[in-house]
Amino acid sequence: MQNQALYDNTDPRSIEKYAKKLSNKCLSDFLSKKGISKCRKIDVRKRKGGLGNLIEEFYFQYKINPNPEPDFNKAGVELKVTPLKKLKSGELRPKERLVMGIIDYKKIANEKWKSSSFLKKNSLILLMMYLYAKGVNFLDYIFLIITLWSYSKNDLRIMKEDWEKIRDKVKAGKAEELSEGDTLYLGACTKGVDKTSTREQPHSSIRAKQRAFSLKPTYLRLIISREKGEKYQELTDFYKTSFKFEDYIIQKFQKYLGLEINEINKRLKVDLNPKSKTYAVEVSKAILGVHRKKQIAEFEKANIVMKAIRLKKNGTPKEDMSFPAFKYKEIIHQKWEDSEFYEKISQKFFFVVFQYGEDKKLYLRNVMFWNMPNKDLKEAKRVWRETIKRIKANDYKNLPSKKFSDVSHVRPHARNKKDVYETPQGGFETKKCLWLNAGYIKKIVN
DNA sequence: GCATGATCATGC
DNA sequence: GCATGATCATGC
Repeated sequence: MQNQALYDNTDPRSIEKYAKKLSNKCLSDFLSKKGISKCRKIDVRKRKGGLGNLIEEFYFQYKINPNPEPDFNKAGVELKVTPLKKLKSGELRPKERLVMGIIDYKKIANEKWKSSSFLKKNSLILLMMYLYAKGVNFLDYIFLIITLWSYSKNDLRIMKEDWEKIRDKVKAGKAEELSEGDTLYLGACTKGVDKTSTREQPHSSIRAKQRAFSLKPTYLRLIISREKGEKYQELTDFYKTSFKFEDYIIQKFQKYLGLEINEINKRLKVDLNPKSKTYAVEVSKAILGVHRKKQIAEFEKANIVMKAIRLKKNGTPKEDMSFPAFKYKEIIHQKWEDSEFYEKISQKFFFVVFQYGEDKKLYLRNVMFWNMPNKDLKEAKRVWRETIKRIKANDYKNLPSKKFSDVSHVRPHARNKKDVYETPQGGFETKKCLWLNAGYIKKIVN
């Protein structure tokens, strides 16, 4: 079926070698004039995964099959064509999550991880990442990263946990409750022609949203920057235990609950500087055995953000929670789902909660993982919308305050008053951002 | 004690 | 030099 003259379809390395001939090139470099005009007529907007299909058909020259087997069956290699974007800094980032195939609810309910159809299809991936650019024809996208990818043993441990969590929900007849926030590396993202696509599930009469396995952009990001590994530190001790990931983390903090922060520092013998502005975060990392300057690899891949919260005696956080400043000229054109604020607040949080005691010293109170519930995301969206409305109305004195919402508000976030961004009206305003209200955080952590 | 305005510290 | 996370200051 596959073209033997081009590559050996039983050998992953041979397939990869042939694929790499597309490095820094685009598909139209390899097509005949006739082929190009044929492809140009295809409307990719109507054909999701269009470029991937064309790569299969015209570059690897085999017929597409939606089989449960990998694309290059004899070599066990699955082809994935996925976009990158370039940041203003020049850094490359995944543009979107990597979708790995529809979850068959009826099938997965009776599967085991080791023999799962997911593993069978996706153990070895030929990742072909191209640079997306607006207005560029998809035949002219340049491929920048082409690599064979298989998961590390440690990653598979966490993916197994994710996969089982998804399966168990389906088994319990609750496929309609699946959510991407449930899991760490392997997500169950909605998938279909529109958001209303549903399918049957085995142990319930309720039709559930159609979903597919996916890898988060943050996970893919680490594939891209493999060479920068020294920035990250894996929680190596976790893999020697049989804990679930979140349970392991929570359990690590257990024996320090109620202790004063300097006492924790002393017991850990890490000698952290109590005057540092990031002292609480550093101590929290030290509890997990992570160096203060390193990032927790698993948190990065799973897109979990650790926040150290200091509560006052009465249980209210000392501070509201800030997010990156928005640009007045950009926010007014953004969609909620693409906005930076949405991206940040829809992450999974790991709260390490400290509280001041009567003696004014700081004590470790509690830790918790948390995802913002949908109804609060909706409320945050309301604030975000109102912000845009008032920017458009040139009404910078009345951006949404705490009176407007219990969840979120707008406030300055700048180096000083002169630190400004241009407005759509051509003026300048002090940089501002959306904040989560301390009162809202209080409700969550208590 | 809170809301709002203003600014600091750190890392890249 | 700037973005980002974190914190301080003021007035009611």
